[in-house]
Amino acid sequence: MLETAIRKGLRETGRRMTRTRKAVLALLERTHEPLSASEIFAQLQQAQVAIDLVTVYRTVNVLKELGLVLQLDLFQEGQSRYELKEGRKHHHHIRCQICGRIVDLLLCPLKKLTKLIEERTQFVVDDHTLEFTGFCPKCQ
Amino acid sequence: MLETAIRKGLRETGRRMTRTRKAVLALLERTHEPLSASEIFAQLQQAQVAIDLVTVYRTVNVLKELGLVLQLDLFQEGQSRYELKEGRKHHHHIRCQICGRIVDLLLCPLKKLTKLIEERTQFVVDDHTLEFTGFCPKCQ
DNA sequence: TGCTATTTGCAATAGACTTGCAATAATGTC
DNA sequence: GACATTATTGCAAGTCTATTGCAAATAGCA
Ligand SMILES: [Mn+2]
Ligand SMILES: [Mn+2]
Ligand SMILES: [Zn+2]
Ligand SMILES: [Zn+2]
Repeated sequence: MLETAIRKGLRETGRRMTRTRKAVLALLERTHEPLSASEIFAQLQQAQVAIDLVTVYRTVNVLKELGLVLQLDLFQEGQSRYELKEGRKHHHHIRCQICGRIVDLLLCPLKKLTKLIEERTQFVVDDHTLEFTGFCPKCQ
Repeated sequence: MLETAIRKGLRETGRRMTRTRKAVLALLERTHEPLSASEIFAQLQQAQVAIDLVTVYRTVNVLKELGLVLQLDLFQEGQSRYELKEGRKHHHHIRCQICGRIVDLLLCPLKKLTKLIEERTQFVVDDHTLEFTGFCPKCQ
């Protein structure tokens, strides 16, 4: 269970499990799209959870530091999104330019490309981002 | 020549060729890395070109609308970068996490992947971003 | 239950980018 | 080249996302 995993991470870094951290984690756990800070804030308000937007920002940053959440910056959205890492493997996304829906792409074509790039550029490749935009079935 | 191409685009949209637009274009033309607005501003100041940062923003937006410049948002940089499209073909980038150097990757592995994604998701794919980070030869 | 360090909410601040508006400058015409 | 028209510029102010300072609240533990 996730809450057990996070309790461990929090404990080990001298942090505490709080009402708001539980709420943010639970929301990310039941949501299947990456959420922005303001979306997390709005959703929790609707769920009658009292939380400040500042606390949302601080919470996702802590979860990121613990390696439980990853931050993604989709093309020209102007705000970061966050999704649970727990139990999901490396993947990418496509976002509908009309309605904003974001769908997971459970593939990554970059394992072999990395070697080619390292040869050509003499860089050591550390990470990559790959995001698509387009039109979802409903918005075509 | 680039200035001829842009004069045409400007004319056709009821716009004018100005001292500042010339300066921004010339800078982008002689620079081989994508530049942020504040970098364009700083470089032009050093080159004794009087220009306001607001004008830089407006200028890159106009050039983007004319299809002469493309905007890219590298991972967690917090600001957009702009590079000339003219004469360069579709490509991607790798940025050094230490010194910030950005190198063109003259490849794109996504022509065939697009079809696969469209089949799997029923989206129509329109565009994609792909950026790498790592460590350049000097910073390893 | 009480102690103490961490976390929270509120207000203020930072940084990228945009907008309103009067002054300035580019283009077409005489 | 001078003039009239209209786009563009610079400055100030505003927007939006995200961060920071600090006193009050609360989690973890004895
Ligand atoms: Mn995802
Ligand atoms: Mn490039
Ligand atoms: Zn990948
Ligand atoms: Zn590509």
